[in-house]
Amino acid sequence: MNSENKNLGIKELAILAEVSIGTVDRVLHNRGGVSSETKKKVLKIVEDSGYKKNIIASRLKLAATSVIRIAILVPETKNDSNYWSLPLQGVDAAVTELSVFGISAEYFFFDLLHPKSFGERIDPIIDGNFDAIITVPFFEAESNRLLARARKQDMPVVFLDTERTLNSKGNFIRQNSFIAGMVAGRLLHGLVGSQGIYFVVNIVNERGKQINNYQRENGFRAFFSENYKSDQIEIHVINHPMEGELDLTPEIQQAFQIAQPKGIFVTNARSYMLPRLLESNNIVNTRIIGFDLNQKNVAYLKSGAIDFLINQKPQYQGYCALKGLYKYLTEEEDSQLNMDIPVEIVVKENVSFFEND
Amino acid sequence: MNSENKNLGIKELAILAEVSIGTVDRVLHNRGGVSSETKKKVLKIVEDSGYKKNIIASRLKLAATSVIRIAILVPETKNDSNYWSLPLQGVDAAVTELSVFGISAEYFFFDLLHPKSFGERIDPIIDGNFDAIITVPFFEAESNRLLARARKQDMPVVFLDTERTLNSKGNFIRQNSFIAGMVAGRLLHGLVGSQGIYFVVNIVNERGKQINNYQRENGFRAFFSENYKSDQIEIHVINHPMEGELDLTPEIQQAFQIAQPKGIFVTNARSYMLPRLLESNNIVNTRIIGFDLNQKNVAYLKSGAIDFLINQKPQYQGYCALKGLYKYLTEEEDSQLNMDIPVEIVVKENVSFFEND
DNA sequence: GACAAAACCGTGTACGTTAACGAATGTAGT
DNA sequence: ACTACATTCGTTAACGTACACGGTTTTGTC
Repeated sequence: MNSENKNLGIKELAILAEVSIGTVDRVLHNRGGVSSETKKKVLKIVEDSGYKKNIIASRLKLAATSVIRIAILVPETKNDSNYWSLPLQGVDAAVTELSVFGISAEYFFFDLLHPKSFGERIDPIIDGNFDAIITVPFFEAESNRLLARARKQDMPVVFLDTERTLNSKGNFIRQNSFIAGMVAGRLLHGLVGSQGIYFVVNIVNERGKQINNYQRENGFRAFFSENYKSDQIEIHVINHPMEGELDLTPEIQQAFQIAQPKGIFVTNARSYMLPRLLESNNIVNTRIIGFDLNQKNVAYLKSGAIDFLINQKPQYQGYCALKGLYKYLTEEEDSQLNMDIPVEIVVKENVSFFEND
Repeated sequence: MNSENKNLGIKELAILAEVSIGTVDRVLHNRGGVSSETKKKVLKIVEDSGYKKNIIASRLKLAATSVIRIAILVPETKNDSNYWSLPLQGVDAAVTELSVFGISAEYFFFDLLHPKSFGERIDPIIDGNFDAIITVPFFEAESNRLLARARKQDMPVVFLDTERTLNSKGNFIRQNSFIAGMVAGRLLHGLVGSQGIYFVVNIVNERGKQINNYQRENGFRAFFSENYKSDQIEIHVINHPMEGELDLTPEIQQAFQIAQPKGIFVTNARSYMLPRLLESNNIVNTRIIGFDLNQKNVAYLKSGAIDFLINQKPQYQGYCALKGLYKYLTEEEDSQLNMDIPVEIVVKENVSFFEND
């Protein structure tokens, strides 16, 4: 509590400790070459004075010689409207913002359908001597391998989009899918009521359901069992392949044909497939909630065919990951390496605010 | 398009233009003392090279000698849970984040009920030679006076919370209240339906309705006339004093007593007054939507007595205002002095994400 | 054409941090 | 006592920008 208000620098510290600037610097950076006696003396002054390094000056000096390099490993995208181009946009925005501070990103891609393609990127990244890695934990074994290798080199890893328990602690910046499911439950129940029938629709590729699909469904069910258990709400699950025809069981066919209001929860970004599908099967009186603000979803939201969308803010995830890593690497501050992205509720009237973030 | 990728500095510019660093600097800052010929030559190099000043180095140099000072003029708050302490929290956060860049804030307060108290702060602020002002445009005449005085001194002014047409152009960081009203309309109609009856409740102080109350009500009505005009939806307006008893006209009494679902839209932060009021009048089957995440509102949201809250993100407004001003004052970049704060929809399940922003 | 004043422009220093370099002292081995 | 080497620490030069200072050239005046 001596003089914490005045922002003093290394020079002042040096004077107080009666040593040179170089010695203070060696202590602050643990560069060695300082007797334990002087080290202790300097550390005491550092503590007492509440010294905080001036990152401006620090980055000015460092950016010139050593740029922070971050490896980004994400699913490859065929076109720019693909979901996976969005976190990249956020990363790019952060890189632009911070480039003067000396930071850069390099991109690596893998194939969502082939874990091996992810595994093959691990070596180049680790050998590339990057300062940190941003990726996505889709494949358990491969994610564990990446994490283990990165730990050995002291490279922090930030995982986006999905949380997954791994062998050692990773950092996650993603939306809580269970809560997102609960929110979907509340919104849909508000529209459909306890008399309605509910459908959870998983539109998945050949690798089947992902963690997010499961957790969103669990959250959705949890909402009903916590709030409307006694109402005996009927919930059907439909697993629909991404390509090809919908194979409706007779039971589900029947459920769809009743007159009561029907609530449909699509557990990923493909809710835009529903309106046409419902129409061609003459299914009416339906409400739909889905994820993500892709063009088709937004178009249906605006036309009224989709009622709610939940935004995962993929750009923001990429942006936060890069900024968080920067903060960690320059200030040892890890509080921004783990984030719960808000479950953002989007309707026709407020969609314009979110379309570009 | 020559070499826009390489971030080159004044020294390189000087070499290219075959002048000294000092001359380039004089050109860049319009400090005079340069012949129009060399000025032109330097400017050409500056343009071609896509030079961008290194703010890091710039602020390092400047922060030592001249700190940017910003005046904040907001309603006085009796306690910390008051709404008006929230933008201040955001300003504080931004000041902490940027203090190393050389920025500081000084606070001035006025009384929400007395325009004169606002007017009396104008002189001290203008005479204080601040670099910019952040305030709130509650009083038209006084806001115009402040803006006119500030313009003369080239002080930018950012207004928070409310948009208002003034004699000259000001900067606004606030939520679009009309759209917020439309969103409220959609959410409430989803719960209540076209068979229901709607109430717009303005809980106001002795100065009566504010701009935001009007615009939210207009937006609410617009939602229904755009989407459900033919349904002939019934909308009652209740103007309730902040203190004292609710004076329900017989007509409204009657509307409240019918069995149909009733939707209540509270146009400001005091929706927490409704649940008790409804209960003591034996009014049932109601849905409520209001604004702001104050403690009481959040408690009712969690208990289920309030269905939706709309977040204006007051902290974020303050944060953005300060950061936007910083960017403007250091980089002449005014794109962040005007912002449409997203209309954020909050329910019980996702309220935890927003409670502290 | 001499001289002062004005116009123009290069040099140098500082901001706080970083790290290379080398000076000074100590220790060990012959 | 000499060299060889390790330990500890001070000095100094950057990073890119900002600006004061003072030096050089041009212009104006009689």
